[in-house]
Amino acid sequence: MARKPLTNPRKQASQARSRATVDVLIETTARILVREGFDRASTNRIAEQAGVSIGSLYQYFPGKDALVAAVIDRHREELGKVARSALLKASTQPLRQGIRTLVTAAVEAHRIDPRLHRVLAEQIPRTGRLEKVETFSRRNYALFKAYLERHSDELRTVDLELASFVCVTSVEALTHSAVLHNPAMLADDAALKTLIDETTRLIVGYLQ
Amino acid sequence: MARKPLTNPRKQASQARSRATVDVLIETTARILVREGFDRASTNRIAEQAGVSIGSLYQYFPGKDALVAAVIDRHREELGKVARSALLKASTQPLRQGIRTLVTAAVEAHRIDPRLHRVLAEQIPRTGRLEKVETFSRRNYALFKAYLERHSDELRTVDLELASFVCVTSVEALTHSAVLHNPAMLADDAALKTLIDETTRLIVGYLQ
DNA sequence: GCAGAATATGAGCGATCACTCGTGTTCGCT
DNA sequence: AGCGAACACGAGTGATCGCTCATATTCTGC
Repeated sequence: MARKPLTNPRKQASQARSRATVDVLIETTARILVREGFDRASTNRIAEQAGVSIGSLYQYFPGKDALVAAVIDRHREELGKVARSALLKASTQPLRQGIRTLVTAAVEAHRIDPRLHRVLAEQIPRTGRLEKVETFSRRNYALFKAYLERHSDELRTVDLELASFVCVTSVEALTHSAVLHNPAMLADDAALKTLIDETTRLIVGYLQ
Repeated sequence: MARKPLTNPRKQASQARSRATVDVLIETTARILVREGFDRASTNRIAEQAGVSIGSLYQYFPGKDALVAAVIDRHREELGKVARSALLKASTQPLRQGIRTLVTAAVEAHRIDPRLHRVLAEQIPRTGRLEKVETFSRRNYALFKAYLERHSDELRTVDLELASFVCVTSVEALTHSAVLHNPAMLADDAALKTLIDETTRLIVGYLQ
């Protein structure tokens, strides 16, 4: 009847009531991802556990992928805050100390919601509309490269583009792996300090 | 009727005919994973494309996971060969040269079947019986640690366990990311050499 | 208080999934 | 040649999936 898309591109929430519906759907999706895994996170189950009808779910999200993407975006927003504040702090510090600040922030960021982070990293198929995970890393390269440019007088002569790739990839892998697969490395403050010390040494040694 | 498990734990292939069936199933699974992705790799589709009945598939594999696990194992076997031969070569070389050998091998290993490697890394949910992916990395830590022990006179005083974690995780992440997300880094011999140079510098600088 | 827009509902459809089992075919062995 | 074991077959079952749409309820502006 109406020529407006009946169910397809989905409408945007405008009233307070519908915004609450959207929120509870995203939150429930995150909870199910953590508690039951990606496979069991069907739209029917999400709607049921959210206390929202399946019809309402499809009023705001075109499908499961969109729900998961919303969860990812929300999680990234958190990580982004930590990253931005660390970069701000590091920019006024000498290189060695700045790198340590950034490494510490990387560990912190991975500890925000480790169980969700793990699911996003290990169970979400990076395919279709979910493959933009990579663009997030690109932005990190760019931000770190800008940091290096501002401290280029403290570095050996390097290709900053390449150096950013090496540093960001290594730190991300080390913190990610430590948090998710080697919990012993964060068991106490001493272990945590050792991890940060070693990672900082790796990066500073490479850059200078 | 028979008290032997009728269809459950599945039998092992003994005749040449059935071994061929198993082989074509694994091969087809790998092909579908690469060409259509993990989601579309259903047991029905695998059997159909392999030219094997769905019943035969279930005679040898308890389910989709087992098929995928077999593909992973086969791929790992290939990687393992490269790793072993590189470690053998490196063990008789001085540290800087040995590390370079190992880094080169890491890049080589990632280039064996990059499309399959990508699918295994990005689309396979590491859950259930598929989570043993990590034990593979553990073995790499151990092998590299043994290498470091044999060259400990060339190193600064370090915790070899921790150093192995740092080195293996970094090199793996750098080569993985370069091969899968930054193809420009392997476009020509010069770029490839640069990547290997930088990675080697990172590791050697850290160890000495 | 009322009209129309926004929001919410859920039974149910068609597709696909993993997997079974009764039956037919081929093999190894004597 | 003949027998039992190994192997292969595929229609069919029940569960679950993503998703639709006709209908009901609630909100907003006047």
